[in-house]
Amino acid sequence: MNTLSYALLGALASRPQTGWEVSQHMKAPIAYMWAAQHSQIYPELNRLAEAGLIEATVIRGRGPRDTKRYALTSVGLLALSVWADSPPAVEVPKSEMLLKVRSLWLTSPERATAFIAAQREQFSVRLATLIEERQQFARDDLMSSDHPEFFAFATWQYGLDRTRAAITWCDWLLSQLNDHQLDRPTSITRR
Amino acid sequence: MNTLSYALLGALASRPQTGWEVSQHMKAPIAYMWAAQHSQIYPELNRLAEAGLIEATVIRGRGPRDTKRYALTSVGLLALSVWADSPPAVEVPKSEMLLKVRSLWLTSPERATAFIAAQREQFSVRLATLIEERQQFARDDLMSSDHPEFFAFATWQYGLDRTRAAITWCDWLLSQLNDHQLDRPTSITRR
DNA sequence: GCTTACATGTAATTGGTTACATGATTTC
DNA sequence: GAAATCATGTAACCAATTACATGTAAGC
Repeated sequence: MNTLSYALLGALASRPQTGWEVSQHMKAPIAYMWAAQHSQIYPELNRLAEAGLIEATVIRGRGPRDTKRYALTSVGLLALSVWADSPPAVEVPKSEMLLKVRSLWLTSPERATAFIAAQREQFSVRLATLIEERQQFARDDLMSSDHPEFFAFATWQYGLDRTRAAITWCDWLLSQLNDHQLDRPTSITRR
Repeated sequence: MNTLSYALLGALASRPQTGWEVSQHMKAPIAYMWAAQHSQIYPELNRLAEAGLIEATVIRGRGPRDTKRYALTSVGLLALSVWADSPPAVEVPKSEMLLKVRSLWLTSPERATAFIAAQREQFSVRLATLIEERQQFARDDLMSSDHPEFFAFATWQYGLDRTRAAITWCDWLLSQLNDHQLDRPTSITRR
């Protein structure tokens, strides 16, 4: 059982879905927690079904093949809930952006500024999409901690917070770069 | 040329290092931008040396084998600077923690609270380590945007901001869970 | 004398991406 | 009639982790 397996179980726990539906969600860049391609998802779903954690009901699909709608079995639900509150492995972040930022001193201040400005733009587009997605969640007063929506909302909130923090960081860095470009030697502002 | 290659070039750009030194930094969980194991690093360094992007000077090491100290060549420096300010690929975040949070409704509110509290503790330990690392950077007034330290400091700041945002999120979620546990139905606080 | 740190490498396996393949139905 | 969407699958390749292997020097 790898992490992808649990990502799939977690997706099917909210409602039964076809492999196609799951793969559409998992390639979307927003509201993400885990990403995967369909070429990874379909074989994995077959393995989970073989292991008895999920069950497929074949429905007549619009595609060339029959469509399989998967649902969690009781075994799968148990496996998911046991996994869910065990402590997660320490995350090993890999950020190509930060890697590039570290080497930005090799280019001109103008190009560095353009780089960060472009990143800021990307983050703000994502912020807008996230704010739109807010409507997916039920009215506040209907949510409580034993409701699936509650924790889905919490993960959405996490994404929002991080995106806002990223934008603030971009603005800070842009102002620092601007100060230096103007040839006014100033000390770095602590926040 | 994969991303790891540029991570290695970026590390060697600040100062020449042995494979061992680079691998020590890249397995550390703090101040990270990219992580890798030594088993991935050593072969990659050999490939970069063969391609002429870095150069090794063999020094007598303390280990059973000779130690190789790698430094960027002018070709390697150019390759790094060209790569550095080209737009990075959109990040595909994978968070086992968020994946687990989404399925926390399957457990009791008490266990969910314990889970988040443990995460908060992890983040605050990381915050403490980050704050200690602040001293690695030169005095503020010595840094400007053409100095390697300046952008290294910026990546450190990014890590700090994200960690603080994570702690704030944990506190918010804990307070939400607490409200619901006390059986006082309240609406979710927007922030 | 035992453990830890230094120091580099290979092999086997798992995880993940990109490309190939197929074909019906719906929309323009 | 052309293009996009639905829908599932395999194959080849690249990236990353875990385990195997070796051996010296320093500190306890």
